[in-house]
Amino acid sequence: MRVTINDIAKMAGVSKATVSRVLNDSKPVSEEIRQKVLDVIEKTEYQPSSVARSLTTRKTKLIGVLIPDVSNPVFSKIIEGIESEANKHDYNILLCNSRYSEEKELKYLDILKDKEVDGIILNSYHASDKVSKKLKAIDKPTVLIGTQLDQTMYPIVRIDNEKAAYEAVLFLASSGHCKIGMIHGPKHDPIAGIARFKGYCAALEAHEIQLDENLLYEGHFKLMDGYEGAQKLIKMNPEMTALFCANDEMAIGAIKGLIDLGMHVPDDISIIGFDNIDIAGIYAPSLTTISQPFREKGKSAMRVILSLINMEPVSENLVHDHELIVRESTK
Amino acid sequence: MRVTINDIAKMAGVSKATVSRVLNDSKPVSEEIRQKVLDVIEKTEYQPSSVARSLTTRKTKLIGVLIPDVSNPVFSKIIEGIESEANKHDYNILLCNSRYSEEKELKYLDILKDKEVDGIILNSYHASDKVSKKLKAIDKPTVLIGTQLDQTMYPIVRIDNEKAAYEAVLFLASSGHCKIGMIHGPKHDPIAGIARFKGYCAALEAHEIQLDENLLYEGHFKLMDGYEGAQKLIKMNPEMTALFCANDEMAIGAIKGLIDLGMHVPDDISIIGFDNIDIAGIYAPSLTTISQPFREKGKSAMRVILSLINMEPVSENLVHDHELIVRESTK
DNA sequence: TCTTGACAGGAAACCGGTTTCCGAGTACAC
DNA sequence: GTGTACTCGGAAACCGGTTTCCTGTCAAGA
Repeated sequence: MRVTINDIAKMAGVSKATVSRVLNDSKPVSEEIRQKVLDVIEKTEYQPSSVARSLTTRKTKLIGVLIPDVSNPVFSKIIEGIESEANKHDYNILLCNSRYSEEKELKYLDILKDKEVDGIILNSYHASDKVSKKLKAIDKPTVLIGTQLDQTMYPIVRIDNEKAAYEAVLFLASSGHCKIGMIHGPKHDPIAGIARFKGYCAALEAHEIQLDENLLYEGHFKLMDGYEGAQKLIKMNPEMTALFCANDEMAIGAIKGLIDLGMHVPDDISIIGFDNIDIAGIYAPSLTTISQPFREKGKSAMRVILSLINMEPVSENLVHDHELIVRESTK
Repeated sequence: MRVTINDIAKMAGVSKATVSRVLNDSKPVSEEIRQKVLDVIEKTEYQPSSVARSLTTRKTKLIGVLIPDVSNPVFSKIIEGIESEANKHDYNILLCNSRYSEEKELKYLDILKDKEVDGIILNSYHASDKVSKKLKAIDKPTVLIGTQLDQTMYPIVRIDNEKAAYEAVLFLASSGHCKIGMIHGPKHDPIAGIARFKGYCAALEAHEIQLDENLLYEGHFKLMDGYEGAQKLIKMNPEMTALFCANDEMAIGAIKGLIDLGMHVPDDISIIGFDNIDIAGIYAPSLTTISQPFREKGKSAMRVILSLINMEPVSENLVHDHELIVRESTK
């Protein structure tokens, strides 16, 4: 049987209130008794039950982290950041992998309520009304990452996606490209979908390039979307000399797709991605891309959650810096 | 204030025992009363506190997953597998990222004890005595993945690393290579370190090739280890025509390192990796490698944990199949 | 010497569930 | 009509902590 606070109290000849006080330094205890209690605790290797403690304190020291896909490096880096910051402050992570399914998102929100997590970090793929409503009902400190919920008052940790995309496409245009295609994300995604597309449009406009529907392809951020999209676009537009992809995975798919058509990157066509995942730097050719600080975003989100939990004002800067990393895939 | 079982009991005019019975179907309740209780529950959107439940049932429905690095695709795929199986059975994942540090491993084991998880899935990088001892003290259902703990009686989910490495190197030797280098893992790692090296030796022996110390380089599974290792080996052994790397990351580093020296893969040298991570298939050249089913291993581990928790015999097959995937990096 | 206040520590309530134990009511057999 | 068995539901104990409230002791001040 497990050692409980009652056992310790009996063995030390004190009440369990005293044991609790020694454990938490919540009220002064004479040095003599404190030592006796500590001795017994050490001898028995007693470890208080966090479940019991949570019941009275109403705190679980658990942060629910809801993301679409753990095995996507974009999200796993965020998790890593969250974890490192959480760990520093004795919080733990309840991992919720929604697999891009709204149903699972909703189910996990129920679970998070049930588990009484102290806070929620949400990277929702389906930022739907249902999600928003459920989140409100849970009524816990919440931070969003790369997600926009309508009429929301939750802090959002993000980068300026539109500006970043603008810079990427501007770089292509400034290098002399004028037939610039884009493999963009789905329209229902306000961040990686819409915002990056807007940046693309703005950059074209800045260089007085007409937006051409034929140079657009919609993907879902998957490798094969890039592969197929690039092949389709280049067949329809042989004069296309540059391609901006809404994420690195599609960009690498695009490179592979073009190589398989016998083309050369960047000699025949320049490719630029978004996110700067690890592969981007080591792919051959290495990928020019927009780098965003995933780990830092995770840490940042966690710090905001801590502020919210402790009812402190949120001093954290929510908009992180991005950076254009020029590598071999463009010229 | 939160709605509790007491509120429901009062509103429905029954005792809280009855509410509990309706909730859990633990004892028959007349249809009339059941309906009344269910109505109240629905109206109030009552959700029982899992913390309180855990305190009495001694079950938290939490599985502690301790791994060295979430952002490494090898581990995140395992996690994905664990999650999908856990989710099916209403278990949740407490994520523990040890960052390859023994200190953090030990700290997390304390946390897992404190949190009273129902089971532990451990992928330890430092399978030390301390870890082993602490694990024993926690005394919870435990499964190891890709980890060997001395004198342990925990089930180990794994592949036959030695055989897999043997097959990889045999493939090279059978293709006519006789100067085959290896970038292996550290010696303290019984699985990815020792076992894969043994397979290499065995394959050489099968082809009566003398083991040559000069063709060996020790890395820590990082990209740069492969990069530097490959460059060093080829400079020392210009006659080397094939290189086996203990994981894909080092293999890709190796390719990059050799390309940067002006060499061609596979024309000048064949490279073979291990793990078949996503990049392996899309890298240019794509990587010949040993594929192992990470997701399946994760699922498998979770199923074993479930069996252990439910005191059922473990029927799961613990040794998974690997497969040699021949791609462009070898000839 | 008596009062007052500070302080250490114990008893008990409480958190929100589950489960045991028991009693009331009903049905059936004799 | 009485004894018996069975069903349903309530009271209360319990899980292992925290916290409030109270009591006893001792030192300082009047």
